Amino acid sequence: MSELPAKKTLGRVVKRTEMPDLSKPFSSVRLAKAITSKRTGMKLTLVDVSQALNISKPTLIKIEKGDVNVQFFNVLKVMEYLGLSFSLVSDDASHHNNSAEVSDEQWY
Amino acid sequence: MSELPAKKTLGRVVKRTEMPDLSKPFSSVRLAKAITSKRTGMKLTLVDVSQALNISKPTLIKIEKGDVNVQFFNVLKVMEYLGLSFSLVSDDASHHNNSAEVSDEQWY
DNA sequence: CGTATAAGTAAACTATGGTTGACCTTTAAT
DNA sequence: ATTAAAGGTCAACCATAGTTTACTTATACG
Repeated sequence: MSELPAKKTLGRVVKRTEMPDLSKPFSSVRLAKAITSKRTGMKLTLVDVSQALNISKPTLIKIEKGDVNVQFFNVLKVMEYLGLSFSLVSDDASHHNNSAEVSDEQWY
Repeated sequence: MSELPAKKTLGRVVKRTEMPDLSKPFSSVRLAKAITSKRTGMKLTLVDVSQALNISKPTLIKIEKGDVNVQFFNVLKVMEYLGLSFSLVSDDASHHNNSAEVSDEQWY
């Protein structure tokens, strides 16, 4: 047999990124970092994931940047695909005031 | 002190709904139920919340029905206002296959 | 019952998120 | 230094989520 022109042979080069501390309070940026970490850990490129889920690369990038102006549906699709999920937490001290919340980190 | 003419007097009539089991796996419907439960528990109407957050009533209703075709931003705004939040969970057994997941419940 | 308020739905319009395709930058391997 | 593939951005267009307004349906309570 002739030498396969090497389908592209070389293992992909997907730079691993570190998983954020999932025990810290939720923020869209932390979610974004977790998504990127999972994706790169699985050696998948942005195009791999966007094609698998039928979403565009720009949209995936928005999600991985923590942009919250995206469809909830798309966030959930990506999370499920990469093996990430939510758990619901209820702050039983319902203080819906205007002051700073318990954690003053930004989620938006 | 005189009796307050009762600004509209009657306590509002907001039917309480039950809080779902937050320990069960995430699904948009479970989130929706948690949101409705928190809102009614705080005796807030759909209009109260939609006005406070500058989102329309139809959109809030979509969220409280578990419709995932809404902006992630709007979901987060509602959750924060009502004292609900996410925590991130990573299924460390990254099996992104096509078969049924660990839980075959629908999140969409 | 009749009334008042909350919940939910529908239609037309507007705003904006998503897509496509091109393009540029960055990274890593040879 | 080249090259190849990944990451990232941009603009124009398209699809659809969101809004507004109005109407209908439910649920309390006098």
